[in-house]
Amino acid sequence: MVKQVIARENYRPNAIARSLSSHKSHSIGIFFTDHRNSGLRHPFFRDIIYGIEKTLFQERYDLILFAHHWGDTFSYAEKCQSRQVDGVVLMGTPGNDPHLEKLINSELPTVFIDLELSGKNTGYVISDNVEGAGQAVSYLAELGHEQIGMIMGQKIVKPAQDRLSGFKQRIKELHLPYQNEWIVEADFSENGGYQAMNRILNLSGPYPTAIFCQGDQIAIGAMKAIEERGLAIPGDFSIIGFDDIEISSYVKPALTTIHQDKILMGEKAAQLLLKIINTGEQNYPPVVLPTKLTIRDSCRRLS
Amino acid sequence: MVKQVIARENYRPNAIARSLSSHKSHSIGIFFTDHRNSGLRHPFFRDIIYGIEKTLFQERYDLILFAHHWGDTFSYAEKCQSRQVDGVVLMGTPGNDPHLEKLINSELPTVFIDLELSGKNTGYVISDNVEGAGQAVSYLAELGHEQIGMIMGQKIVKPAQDRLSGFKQRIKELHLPYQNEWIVEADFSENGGYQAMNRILNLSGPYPTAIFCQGDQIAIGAMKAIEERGLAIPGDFSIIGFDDIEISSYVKPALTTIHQDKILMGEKAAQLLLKIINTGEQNYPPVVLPTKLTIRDSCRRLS
DNA sequence: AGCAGAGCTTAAACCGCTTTAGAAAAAGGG
DNA sequence: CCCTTTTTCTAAAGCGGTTTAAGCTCTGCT
Repeated sequence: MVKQVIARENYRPNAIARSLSSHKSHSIGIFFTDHRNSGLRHPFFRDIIYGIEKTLFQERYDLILFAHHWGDTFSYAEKCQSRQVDGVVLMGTPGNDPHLEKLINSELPTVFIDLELSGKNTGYVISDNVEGAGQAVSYLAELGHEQIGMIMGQKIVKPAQDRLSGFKQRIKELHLPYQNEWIVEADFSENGGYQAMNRILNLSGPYPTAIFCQGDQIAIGAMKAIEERGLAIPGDFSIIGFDDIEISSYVKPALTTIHQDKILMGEKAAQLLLKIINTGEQNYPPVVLPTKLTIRDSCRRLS
Repeated sequence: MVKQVIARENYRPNAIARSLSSHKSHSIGIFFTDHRNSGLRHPFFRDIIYGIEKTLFQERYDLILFAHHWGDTFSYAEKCQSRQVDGVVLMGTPGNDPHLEKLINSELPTVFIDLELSGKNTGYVISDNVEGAGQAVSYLAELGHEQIGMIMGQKIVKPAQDRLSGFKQRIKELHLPYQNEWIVEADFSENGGYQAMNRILNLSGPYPTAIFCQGDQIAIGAMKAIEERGLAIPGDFSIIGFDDIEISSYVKPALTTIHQDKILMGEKAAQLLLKIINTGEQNYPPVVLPTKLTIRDSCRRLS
């Protein structure tokens, strides 16, 4: 009877008050530590967040983007507790972040992306970067390339490590020559790729005929460096990237790359988080997603 | 004395409890009604949101992305009241959205983007679309073009209307011929531009030599249609876009376009919102940002 | 008919902080 | 030195819900 009156008066419960007493907010937090540079514009993270957004919005969860700064004394966990989010997904954070420990030790449902961390109520999703790098090498080998170079991302992050080991491994399996100076490190950006490629171009010895770039942004920067020298792609260099970000298909020549299903990663992350929230289990197997070779125009067959 | 103990124990106030009693949350809400399609990936909105993010994070505000669905009975205002956000910015919403009224009638500090709405504690930021369209026409005219066509976005949205009137106005000022069938409507997407351009190409009469596209996505779609017919840009058609989204500079030929400073729009929106929140004034003049002609390779001089 | 147990309402306690009120202490004035 | 005014500190009263506890009515059973 009381309830009926309430229903008529089209009453809207106050989410804040509800959170305070129930300790649930029906909202989930997102940390991604790239605000300073590109924030939501980051070509990789923005797709992932879209996947998260899509999935979580279907379940009527609101998303909280936390204003996280580097020097902050508040840890991730504290921020989350403060706003009482039901769960959190974290990406773009280096594994050595000191704040991470509190998070994995807390009960708070947490999903990491591209970060192999485990703890209570914690899971992670990542692409099969080892196999992905292998696909790149194999494809290049099929095209007849034997001298394959690589521009890495920062070695600190897990995907860069995995792509490196996948690369080495496949090179060995195929009995291709492995040349140390053909492997250079950069950061995951156009400028990083540009500079790294120039370092390769300044090498005295023979050039590799193909270059595997650990990220599409790197690849695009590298292409720019190559073109600036008056060299052609794929005429003089075959370039293969990783990620398959939006611009890769617009660039000329269109970039051949190892596709990561970023939106799916976001969806999987959200689903995993929901599962952690709803079931009280302890162990959540990592979800690792397959990559897919996407052939466009930046690699050529050696005759 | 009590305070000192509190400080030592590194105590973290609970934001939820604080919000409940103080009616402030130090968070601001964002609505943008494009989830179904591209969400955070939208090439225009993502830059705006980045600007908002950057500015608001500096002030330690957290951002809440609201899970808004079309059929929702909850209005924007109700969602905001429920989470007790201190303010809200809204974009990508058609002006005829019935939920809008409650928002502008509420006391809630609100900033609209690309939407000329006014009410209590309300402001908006928009680019000077009229002048922007004029810049496009003038540039084309300088290059010797007299037959200028236009692919519009949806007429419902304010920017499309403004760009249309700016276009017409400048055409008239320059005494250029105005041909009705050279103006076609599309939606603001690549596919929209592709289809619209095909409609133009199917015209029997003489073609325009240049086409002003009301959005870069439209322009890119149009370019695709043109190339599919075996025609060249800018050889057969000069194309000029609007927005200057990320891919426009990667596409070949690189797209000449009217640049909108999207990040600045976000920053201005955030600043305006902060101002509304902090000062209790009533009237906030709209902030309208200048556009800038950005010349790249998709327009040629007629000889 | 008497009473234990199940089912429903209704009332009170609580979540953790802000804010208001009220009491106590300090200060000022006659 | 006592009384009033100002300042300071402490205690209580919300904020708007959820949850626990208590109070009642209604069967069912001996």
